[in-house]
Amino acid sequence: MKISRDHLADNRRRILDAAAQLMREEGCETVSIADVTKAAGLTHGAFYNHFKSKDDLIAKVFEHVLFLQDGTSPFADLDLQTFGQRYLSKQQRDDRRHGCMFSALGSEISRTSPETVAITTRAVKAQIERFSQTAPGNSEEERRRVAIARWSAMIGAMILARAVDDEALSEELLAQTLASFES
Amino acid sequence: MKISRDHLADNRRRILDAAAQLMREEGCETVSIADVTKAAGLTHGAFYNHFKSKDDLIAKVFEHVLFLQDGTSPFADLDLQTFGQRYLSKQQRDDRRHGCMFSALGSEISRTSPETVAITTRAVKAQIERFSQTAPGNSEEERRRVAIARWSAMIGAMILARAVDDEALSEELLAQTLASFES
DNA sequence: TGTACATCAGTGAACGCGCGTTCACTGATGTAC
DNA sequence: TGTACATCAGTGAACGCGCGTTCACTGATGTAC
Repeated sequence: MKISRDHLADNRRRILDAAAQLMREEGCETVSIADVTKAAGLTHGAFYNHFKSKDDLIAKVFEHVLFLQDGTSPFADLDLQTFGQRYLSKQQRDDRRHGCMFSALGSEISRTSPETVAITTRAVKAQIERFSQTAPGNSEEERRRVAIARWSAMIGAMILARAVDDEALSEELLAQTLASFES
Repeated sequence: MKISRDHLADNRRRILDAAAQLMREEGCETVSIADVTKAAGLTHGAFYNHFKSKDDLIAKVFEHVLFLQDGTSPFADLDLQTFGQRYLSKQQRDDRRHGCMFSALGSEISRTSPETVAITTRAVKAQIERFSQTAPGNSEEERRRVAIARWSAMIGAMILARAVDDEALSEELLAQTLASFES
C-alpha cells in the first residue's frame, strides 16, 4: 500500500534510529536488516525503498548520528572538560544504545565501506576542531594537542571500561582518566 | 588419518595464530571457521578436534595473544614511554594482523562471551600494573593514574587513526597523542 | 626388531538456519478532470 | 467538491548463499605382543 509522504519520511527516520541503537549495541555487521526493520515497525521488504544496501544503511547511520542528530544531543555544545565529565560516567558506559559511536563501534569503522570512513573522517575533524576551542593551553597548537590526546583517552578508557567484568576496575578506568585531565 | 602428537599441537597453534591474525584484521565475528582452518592449512572439519565452538576459539585466541604469546612479543618488556613510542607509529597502525588486540577488536570485546571478557579483564589488570611500574609520578597512585590515562589514549588514538581516510590527520592523531606524554 | 591391531585427528559431504536481496502483489494516497 | 485512475511504499514469499556444526569414513600413528 502507498503511504503519505509524512509517513515515508517518518519510516526512514525510524529505520535510522533503530539501526543506530541496535548497531551500537550489537555491532554493525551483527545486526540484521530484519532486526532493524522490525524494531522500526516495518517488514524487511520495505528496507530497500529507503536504502541501497546494508552498507548504505551503515553509512547513513554514521551520518545520521554524527551530523544530523547532533543538534538534539545533550553533548552537542559542551566544552572539552564538561564533555569529559559527562562522557567518562557509568551512565554512558551502560547506555551503549545512545552513546558515542567511536567507543561503541570504533574498531569496526576501518572495516566498513569507504563512504562510511569518509563520513567518519569529517566527523573526527569537526570534533577535534570543536574541542580545540575549549581545550586548555597557551597556543593553538597546544590546545589542539590536548584536544586530541584527551578525546583519544576518553574513547580508549570507555572501550576498556566496557571490556572488563570487574566493576571496581571499570570505574577506576573512567575515574582515573578523568582525573588525569585536572593537570 | 591420525597424525603425530607433535603435529597435533602444531596444528592447534597454527589455528590459533591464523585466527588471531584474521580476527584482528576482519573482526571476531566476520571471520569464518573455514577461513581460519584454511589459513592454518586444514579443512573446517578438523576445527572441532581442537575447540568446542567458535566462541571457544575467540576466548582461546584472546588468551593466546594476551598471555601465552606475550613472551615472544617485541612489546613485552618495554617501559610505558618506549611502549608508547613504538605503539603510536604508522607501522603499528598499518599492521592490524600482528598489533594490539584492544585497538583491533576493542569495541567487540564487550559483545563476546563471559569467558573472553574474563580473560580480557585479567590482561587489562596485568597491563596496568606493568605500566604503573614505569609510569612517571611521585606516588604509586599517580603512576597508576598516568598508566591508565596514557594507555587509554594510545588505544583511542590508534582506533581513530585507523578510522580516518586522511593520512595527515591520521598521523597527527598518533603524533599529538605521543607528544602529550612529554609533560 | 617385526607384526598385527586399536586409536583418533583430519577429510569432506551433509544438515538446518539465517542472512541480504528480489519481486509480484496490495491498497491507501495523490492527482487530473 | 466529487470521482476515476495512476502512483508507489509496504508486504511477505522466495532466491541463492555461506555460515556453524555434525558425522561416517580414512589411514597414519602409537602400542601390545
